[in-house]
Amino acid sequence: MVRQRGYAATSVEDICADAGVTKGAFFHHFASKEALAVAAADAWTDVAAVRIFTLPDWVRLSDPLQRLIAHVDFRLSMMEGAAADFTCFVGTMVQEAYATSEAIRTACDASISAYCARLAEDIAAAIDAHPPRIPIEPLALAHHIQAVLQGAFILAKTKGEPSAARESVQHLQTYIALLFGRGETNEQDDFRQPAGH
Amino acid sequence: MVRQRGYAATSVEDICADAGVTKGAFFHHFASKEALAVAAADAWTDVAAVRIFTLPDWVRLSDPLQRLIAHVDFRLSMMEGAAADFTCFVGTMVQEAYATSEAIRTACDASISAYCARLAEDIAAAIDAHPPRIPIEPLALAHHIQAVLQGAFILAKTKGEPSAARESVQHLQTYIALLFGRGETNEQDDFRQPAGH
DNA sequence: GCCATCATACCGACTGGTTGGTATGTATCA
DNA sequence: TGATACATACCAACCAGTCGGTATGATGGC
Repeated sequence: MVRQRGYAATSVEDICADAGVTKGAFFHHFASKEALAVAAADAWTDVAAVRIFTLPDWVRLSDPLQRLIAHVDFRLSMMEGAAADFTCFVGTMVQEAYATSEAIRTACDASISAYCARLAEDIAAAIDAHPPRIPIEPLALAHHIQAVLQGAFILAKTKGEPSAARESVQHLQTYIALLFGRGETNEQDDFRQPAGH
Repeated sequence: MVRQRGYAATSVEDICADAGVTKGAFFHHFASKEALAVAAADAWTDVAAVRIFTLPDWVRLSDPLQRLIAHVDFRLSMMEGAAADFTCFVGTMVQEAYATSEAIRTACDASISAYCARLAEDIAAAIDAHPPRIPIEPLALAHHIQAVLQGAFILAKTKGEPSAARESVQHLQTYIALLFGRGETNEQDDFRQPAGH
């Protein structure tokens, strides 16, 4: 429901009605709407970890670069149908709550940070196994992948349809291929380093 | 205010108080809160176009690839301080309203589409002037750039601080450099210029 | 086996406050 | 004189959260 209407627009009563639970029962188990949001973000972290890093077959590929590529392929393959069905609950919620609820922001940060940290492991291993043409910071690339996905979700919501979102992820695929020197055997490495002032 | 608290959490009365206007005056000029949202998205389109495509000095660079690179540098240079000050109003609002208000979704789509179309012009010219190592669809790359920016905004909100967002945009810079085969052609070695206003 | 005690789980009516929007009155100006 | 531009008071709906009360089940003394 949050992925469809947003956090503020989803009332506790809506949630209760959908869950087949009374408001009294709800407030018996959760101190506030905010507490549910935090619990839901935590639960999302666990569910997403299983769905993305445990269940798929490709997570058992031996080559970490193949796993990384399969990971992005997998995320792309999820982008079809209604946006509310494939977008990120945590990313949606944090946009509304980051400035008003530190508890929610922290829970969403934990969720995204856990995802990026896990992804950075494979990236680090991929760098070891297949030295890229330019130096890569694993966590920074994980952040970039996360950003492309979150941004693609916004595109899908905006367009009402996921083709632009998919185009964006396809460019991410191209980037990873270029980084790890697939397709072209180009020897010069005078690429400018990302400049961080 | 929407960039800070979100659309639903921003009341008409809040907006009126901030603008020094009474509620009566507001509803004299706008039929509804939704009508204001649409008008604000339209206004955002115009303001952003001027700020990004007219005012900066680098828009008058002759080489379209230099303009494209300066563009991304410029967007990166804006990512500092509080997230509410540099994030995208339209991208924030559409996430909450895309499923509940077709009028708002359409206005936000028009804003983002106008930005991408304009960016795609420079990309198309850059492709002509500096044939890339792999085929590029101008509008698709524009979508990708837009996605990275929107995703970076989410990262900044989540982390409470924009360094991860900047890392992501720096990867976008690297991608563009790789795409256009920097070093491969006989181009000048540094077409960056200090971004500012 | 039986009852008193108590904690947990839950219900649903209610409350104080907020919200988008309206109805009505008034000042200004062409 | 009439249209425009407001201001003020107000309303019905809604919302998060509370509160008094009930059902259930575990514990323990006798």
